[in-house]
Amino acid sequence: MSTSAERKLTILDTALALVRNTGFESVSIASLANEVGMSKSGLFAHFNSKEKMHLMILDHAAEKFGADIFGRSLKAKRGLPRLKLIVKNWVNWYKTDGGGTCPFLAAAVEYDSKPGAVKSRIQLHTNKLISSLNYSIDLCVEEDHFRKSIETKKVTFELYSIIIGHLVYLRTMEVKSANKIFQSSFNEFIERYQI
Amino acid sequence: MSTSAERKLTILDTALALVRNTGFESVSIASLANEVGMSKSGLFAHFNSKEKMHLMILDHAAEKFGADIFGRSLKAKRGLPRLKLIVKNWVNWYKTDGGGTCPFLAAAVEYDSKPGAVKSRIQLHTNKLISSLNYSIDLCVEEDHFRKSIETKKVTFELYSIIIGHLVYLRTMEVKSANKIFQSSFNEFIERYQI
DNA sequence: ATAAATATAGCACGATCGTTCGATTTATCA
DNA sequence: TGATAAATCGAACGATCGTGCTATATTTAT
Repeated sequence: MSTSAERKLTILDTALALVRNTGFESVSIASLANEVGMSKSGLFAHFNSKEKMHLMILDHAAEKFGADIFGRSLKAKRGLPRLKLIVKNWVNWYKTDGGGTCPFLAAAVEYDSKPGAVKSRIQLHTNKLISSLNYSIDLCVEEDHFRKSIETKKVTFELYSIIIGHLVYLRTMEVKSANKIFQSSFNEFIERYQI
Repeated sequence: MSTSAERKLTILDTALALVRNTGFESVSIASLANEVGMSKSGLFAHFNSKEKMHLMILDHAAEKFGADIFGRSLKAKRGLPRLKLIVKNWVNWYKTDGGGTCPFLAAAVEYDSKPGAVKSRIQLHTNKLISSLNYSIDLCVEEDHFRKSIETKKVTFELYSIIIGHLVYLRTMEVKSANKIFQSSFNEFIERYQI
């Protein structure tokens, strides 16, 4: 890899870590430059605008998130085993690499009322995320792990909801009980649709 | 009411509208002063610090949210009818008064990684919110609308999750399908625990 | 090795922010 | 009415922000 691409990767990795630990909007060009250890204008030259920087951070986050949660799940067998691994990886993401929020939930909330290119990109990635989850549930049906009669879109919604509900609970109450409630809910979720 | 208290109420109402339309952190003393139509320093004198302002906005939001969602639900009969009205009021909140996000989800996400008095207050109000929802579900059991065997804490988690999941879906995809999926999910949720 | 291209730094700008302070208007009450 | 208190304002401060410009390293290609 060229030096330039390496540098950009370093910047984006640092940016993602910063997003996960301080939220999306608080990653300024100044603060990111400081974190990476270079000058404001030097870093600025990599992106040419704050908006383009945010777009690239989002794309990078999506790539890493996809690889860590869905990519790493491929070693499990199609259907329910893989779905379980996806959820495990997802929940784990809040703890690995110094922990931190789900960057897409943070971005979605922070940019909720700010239409523009960034918000569109967030919607795009969130939709892709939900689609990936939906596909994993489709596979559960295909592999005869889930009943054929289920509406997978609604089942996807339920799973996605308890995943982000879990995140909110984690930040709001004792970690142990948040985890316990989520695990119990997730188990019942599976039982509900299992053959 | 004294003139002073009226003024403060106007300020807090404006602030809440601003929060719902632009998010929590983007409500600056300068922007709020401009919105209310007074000078920066004039408004500042009401709070003496940005942190105290944010705390008062949070308390005001909690009061209004509680009254609009839970207060207004008291006209329905205890148990399931009331729970249904609560959810209806909650979903409606995203549309009334110019719409906008749930201020507590916004605040929770934005302050996720900023420990301090504001984050503590957010946790307090979120916990109260969840407790209120939990109590409404307890009433469903008490009135023999829900089965006695359910763990109401987990059921509360599931309901809270699809409510905020609905909000994310609303911002991410077509409003119509987001509403449809949520309604279908909510109906199944009730059927699942109903006697 | 030298020329061209790229990456980075330093500096300055206008904007916005939270906060302070002193002056001034407005409300309260003896 | 006149004195006291409270509310509001205008101006200024230091910080931080995004961005542009010019100069200097550093890498790449000939």
